[in-house]
Amino acid sequence: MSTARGTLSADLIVRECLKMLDDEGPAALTFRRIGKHLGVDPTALYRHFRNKDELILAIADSLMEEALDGFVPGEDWMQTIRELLRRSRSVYMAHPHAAIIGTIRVTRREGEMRIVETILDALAKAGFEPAEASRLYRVLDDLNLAFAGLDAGFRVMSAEQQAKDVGAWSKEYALADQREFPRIAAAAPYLPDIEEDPTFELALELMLSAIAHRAEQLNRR
Amino acid sequence: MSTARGTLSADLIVRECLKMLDDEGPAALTFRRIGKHLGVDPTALYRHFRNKDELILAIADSLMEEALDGFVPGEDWMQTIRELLRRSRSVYMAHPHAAIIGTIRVTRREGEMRIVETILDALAKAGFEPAEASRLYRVLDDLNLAFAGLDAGFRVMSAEQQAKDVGAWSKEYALADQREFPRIAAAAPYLPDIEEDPTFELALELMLSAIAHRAEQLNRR
DNA sequence: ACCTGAACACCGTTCAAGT
DNA sequence: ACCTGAACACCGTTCAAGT
Repeated sequence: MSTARGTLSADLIVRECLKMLDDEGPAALTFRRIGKHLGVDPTALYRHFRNKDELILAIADSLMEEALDGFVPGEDWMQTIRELLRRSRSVYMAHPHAAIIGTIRVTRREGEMRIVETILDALAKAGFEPAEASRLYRVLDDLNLAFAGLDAGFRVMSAEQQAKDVGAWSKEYALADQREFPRIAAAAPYLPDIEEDPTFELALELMLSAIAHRAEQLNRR
Repeated sequence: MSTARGTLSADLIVRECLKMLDDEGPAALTFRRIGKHLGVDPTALYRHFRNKDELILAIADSLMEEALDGFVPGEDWMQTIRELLRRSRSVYMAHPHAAIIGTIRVTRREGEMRIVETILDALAKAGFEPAEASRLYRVLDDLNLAFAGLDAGFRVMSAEQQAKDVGAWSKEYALADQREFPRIAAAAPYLPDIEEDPTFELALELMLSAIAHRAEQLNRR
């Protein structure tokens, strides 16, 4: 990748950073390496981002934009929330290194704002007042970001772990002292390394059913 | 803090690192600064931790040990889970910088193992088989770590934000374009900066009620 | 207006040497 | 056995200078 004068832009930088993160992991994300990748002096990046944190926030928000791309909320509020969270999740899982870096951050940029708006709208349609909707939004958004961050971490770690020693992960649980950790020993076969998706789906459905239950009680009054 | 020959230990290092994180934030956690704080050459730390990652994992696990300290699970499985998650949460919130650094990590050390065991045991008492219990454990553990990481992030960020500009946070939501983000505008007064606790409690109760509902169905069969 | 290059004040980690 | 000190290969960021 080489860049002629005037071709550098915030969008281009973010896009290439995402590629670098995917290919080389978080260690690749230094101004010097990004500069080399773009065929540009490292300090040229400062024209587009005040500092590295700003760059990371921009990368994080670009993931949210990607999750929203082409999404049209439907009539069914549960389905809207479910699909939005699934979309976010799959973008994060596709860019686990970026997810780890950006997930915990509140970007307060366009992408995040649009997601907040969409969830709040779905909750309003479920019959919740703004105050209650705000609290439920926080629950859902935290659940979403949270699982993304954790599962991305598991994904990255298990990838590295697997490269070194296949199965080491579950082995460690299996080898847990039977007397000290009897429940872990019994559950060892079911505590697998990479089965994050069913856990997320279960958490999502549990949460949605609890919220739907609350909405019913509310609308009955 | 100065250290004579032979007084350095993994425990002591972890304890002092936690203090440094609390007082000075994550930027303080460099071998050079830790060494200075302990009155010891930075490279002396390598005798106790293979690298910085090992040190971070040890700090993360020490938080879990602290959360478990003195905890005795009772008969009521819901109450056991509730209290364990609240304990973890309050330790994380007391050390938000450490929580941010360590939360996403699976330490696979003593503290973590004991927490896994306790939750699995509570779920077994609720009547779940090991396979189902494992999945529910993952949901609960993720929920716990997840909220801790996020809320610690909010806490740290809002502290810094407040130092700069009190109220900037909620203002930004309030200033959101009414036409583009009508739901956010309506919810602005209810999207406050530091009210993480009610959100966590709500998430916890929603999840526990959904799990209890599942247990009832199961035990009825 | 946009990019460069040198410079500053840092990092983690290794390894031979000291006590 | 435990700690030190120099060295290596990096960092983010600033700022004056170039085109």
